[in-house]
Amino acid sequence: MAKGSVSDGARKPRKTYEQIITHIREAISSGKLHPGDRLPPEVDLARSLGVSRPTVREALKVLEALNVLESSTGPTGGTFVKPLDGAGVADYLMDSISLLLDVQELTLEELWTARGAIEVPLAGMAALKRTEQDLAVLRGIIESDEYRDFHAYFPDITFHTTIAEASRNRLLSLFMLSIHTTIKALAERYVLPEAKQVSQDQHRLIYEAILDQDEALARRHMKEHLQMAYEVYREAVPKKDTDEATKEVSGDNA
Amino acid sequence: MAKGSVSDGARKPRKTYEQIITHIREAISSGKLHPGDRLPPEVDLARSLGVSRPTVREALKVLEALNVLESSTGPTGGTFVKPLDGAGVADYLMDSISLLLDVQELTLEELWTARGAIEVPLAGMAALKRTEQDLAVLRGIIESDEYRDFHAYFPDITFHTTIAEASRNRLLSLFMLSIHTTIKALAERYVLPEAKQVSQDQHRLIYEAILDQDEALARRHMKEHLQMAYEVYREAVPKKDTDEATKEVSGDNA
DNA sequence: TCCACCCTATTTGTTTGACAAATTTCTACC
DNA sequence: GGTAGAAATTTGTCAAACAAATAGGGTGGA
Repeated sequence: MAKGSVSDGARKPRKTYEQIITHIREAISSGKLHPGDRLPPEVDLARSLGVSRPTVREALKVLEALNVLESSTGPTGGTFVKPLDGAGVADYLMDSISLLLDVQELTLEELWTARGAIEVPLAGMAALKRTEQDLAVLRGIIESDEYRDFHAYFPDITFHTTIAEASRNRLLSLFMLSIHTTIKALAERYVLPEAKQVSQDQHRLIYEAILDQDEALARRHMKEHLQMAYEVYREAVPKKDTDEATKEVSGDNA
Repeated sequence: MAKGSVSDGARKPRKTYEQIITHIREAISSGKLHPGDRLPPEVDLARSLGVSRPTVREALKVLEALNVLESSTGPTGGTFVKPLDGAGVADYLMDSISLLLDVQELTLEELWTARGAIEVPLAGMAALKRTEQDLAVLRGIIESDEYRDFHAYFPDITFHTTIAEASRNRLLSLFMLSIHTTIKALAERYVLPEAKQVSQDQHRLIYEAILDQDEALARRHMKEHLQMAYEVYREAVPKKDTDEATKEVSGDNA
């Protein structure tokens, strides 16, 4: 029958498009599909799986949203397996965290506490594992004059990201990045506080601790840096009332 | 009028189904849609948005995959806004972490280091914030005799989850849960080591520290507990060869 | 009265076939 | 040889229907 290659095995996902999703995921996990590989055109895929194109598309769109696939039009286009580098995961996490904040399933305090729990050890690990190249990058950031020009967030986020990379822990880096990006989005939504110079000084302290491979000192300075930053942000971001959802938003819902 | 309500505003998402996705997301973020709310049937949605049903469905399937919506068939069925409690995020994270491990974009060592970085502070916070009820639950777990009966993982995961909840930080709890679930899946895939009794003893030590509200001690015992567990797992889980992907999987891919 | 069964209504799930839009490649013309 | 336009390829969107699942109501029987 050649078709119906999806319907073998697992019975858990009853719906066709879910079967296709797991089919493709397994193909990637098991190495049958590698990052960068191009999938057959939707029409061919549908035919070879014995299903219709809309059904295939539902599966593809889901995997696209999950940052597993990527598609574009044209002869050179098609659907490709995305390199799985965790950046997509961080994006998703960032979206989710923002949403949780919006819906009050998360408080600013929890967010900042989590940031501290992750970034303080990260700084310590970076102090132990940093390479000469990491140091060079950090030095470049600290000595950059962008601290004044821009939102004061470009150097900050790259500084912290570089430390995360220097720690050589990609999972904590991912967590850190998603939290940091969320905070950055918040900072942009409300006014961004002027803490540039202070931030720059503190960055220098952290850098020097990492330079000296002084784990404890790196942790302490990072901790102080974050506490200071939290103070600033807590005042800038307005407290959400328990229900301010009653604001007019040109509602058409009926 | 009734149609085209999607096409206003932002130009970033050019594709129709993406516009619908952000449309619904914004409706949730802004409070126009609450968890538990039921969306109109797909046909009505399509008509009121001025698009076709397959397009609407692509958007809905994506939001379903993102754990934002949920749908079922039948008269009482339909598409509903999911209560946004972070459990879905943890699920997604768990999947992603597993995938990253499979593709060697993450090592076991990184995973366990991250676990330590998160759970050690978590234990400390729990020691400070625990309530009488938290203590009661923990006590129940420790004194349970399931440590011998089952996989030895049921009590473990509930114990750690309870501590996470006692810390009152939902973001770190979410991270912790996703890591823990990933490790549990690994443990089930390979044989699960027999470390039950030791685990139970260590749990008791952690519990007592939390009981006494001794933050430092709680952290230390958690740290030791995790280090011990890591030793066991590192030996149980085989190191992945750089390519063992060449195993036959009844491949039909042409 | 009560219960089991079927029948119907509602909603998502899936199929078919077509056309539109985007994008690259090929080709003809200058 | 270069450039503009036509053709080919692939995803994006549309339309109308049928299939499957599920809940509720109605009917018949005990």
